[in-house]
Amino acid sequence: MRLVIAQCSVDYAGRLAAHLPTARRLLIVKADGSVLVHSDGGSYKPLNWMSPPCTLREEEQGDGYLWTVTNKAGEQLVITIEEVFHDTAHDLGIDPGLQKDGVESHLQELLAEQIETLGKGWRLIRREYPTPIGPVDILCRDAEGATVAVEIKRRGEIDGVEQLTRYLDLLNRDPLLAPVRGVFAAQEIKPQARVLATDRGISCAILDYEVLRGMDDPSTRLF
Amino acid sequence: MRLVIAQCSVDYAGRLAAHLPTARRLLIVKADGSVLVHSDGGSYKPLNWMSPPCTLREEEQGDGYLWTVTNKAGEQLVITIEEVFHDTAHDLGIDPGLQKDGVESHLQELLAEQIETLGKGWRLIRREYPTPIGPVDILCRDAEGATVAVEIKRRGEIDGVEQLTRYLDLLNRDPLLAPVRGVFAAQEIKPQARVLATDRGISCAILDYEVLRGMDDPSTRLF
DNA sequence: TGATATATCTCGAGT
DNA sequence: ACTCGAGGTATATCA
Repeated sequence: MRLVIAQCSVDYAGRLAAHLPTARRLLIVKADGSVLVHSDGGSYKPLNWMSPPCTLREEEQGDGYLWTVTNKAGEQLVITIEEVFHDTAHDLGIDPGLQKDGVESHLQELLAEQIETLGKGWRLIRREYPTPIGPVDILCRDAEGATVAVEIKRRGEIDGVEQLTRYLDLLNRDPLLAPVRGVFAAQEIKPQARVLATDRGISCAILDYEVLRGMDDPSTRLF
Repeated sequence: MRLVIAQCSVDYAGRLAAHLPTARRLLIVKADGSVLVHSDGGSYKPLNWMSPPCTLREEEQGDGYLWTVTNKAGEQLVITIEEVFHDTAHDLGIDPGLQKDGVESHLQELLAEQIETLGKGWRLIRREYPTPIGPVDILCRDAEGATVAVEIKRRGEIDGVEQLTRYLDLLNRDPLLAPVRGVFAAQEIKPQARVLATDRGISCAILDYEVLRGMDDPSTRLF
């Protein structure tokens, strides 16, 4: 990894065109040839960048340098460097990578394993039940044998209710499944989403991730 | 901006939990206190980070250091540093910011100017036709004089079909306009969106930005 | 490889 | 402050 602090201007031409007027910035060149241009603020997103795979061509231009980064699609990032204040290279090796815990897929796995969280005597039909407009998170049967479609979100907003409504419309056309009712399950459900769900006869369930995980086998936990 | 190359492990606890085993990495501390953890590969997204506003507390721990970055919501990024290989600070000043060109609103302007792209004899009523639930991108009449509502997206996904459906429901209550049919126009339409649109009697149109722009470019006109 | 859903999405505009 | 929509979205998963 190479770190350069330089006075530079940047132009990107690819899926769109973008220009950065001259200023002092951090340029990162990673081992795979990718380049990031960072300012001293904003968030984690660089001002401009080129994703790998790509190649960096470096040439002198006047008192400074011209960097041209090109990828396979022909997109170009052109960095005009007027002055270099810092330039170091470091060998980092390969990163072991990130372990995450608490995302939506975990909620879905845990709830599928413990479907009776939603009601006593409920049984799982399957996770990711396929339909032409996308998979239903969980399809199951309640104690009376009626079909239930469950939509799971980390944060329950209005989009999720719309999504579940579409699935219900579709599933209810299948005589083998109909009538199908819906459950909207999330760690947190926004008031607007709850109102819309209730209005459409969809019930809401709040999921407690800690409780679901606590009931799960500790040996399968990430940490 | 401070650049540190260090052997470190990282833990994030906030909206989710994440852990990075020990490895040699780049740590960036920006002027606003935000911290980025980058490896020597991947893409522009850091392995882990804390967005501003946040505060960094630095303390010695054994032979190394313990960094604790905390934001207002109580989320924490904890970096355990075993060994520091590089540590420099640089004054960058304020960045003038990015200028973008060639984005999506052009698509609407171009299609409105060339509404016959959708069908011979079609005439524009107006762009951004106002309704109580937001403006319809384009309202026009086909060769037979029937009203058509057009929703334009760069990437046609299911949300866009939902949006157009809401407009159609509303517009069809207006006796001066009804019956109104819908056209879903995008540079690219996802299969699921196409299925839903077709199911609702909405037709789909693929827009070619280059062709639309080419037709509009005075230099390429015949007269 | 292509399609799809998620994201600690980020970022900006408008209300 | 909040919502809504777009993004050079990126990223992972699954067919």
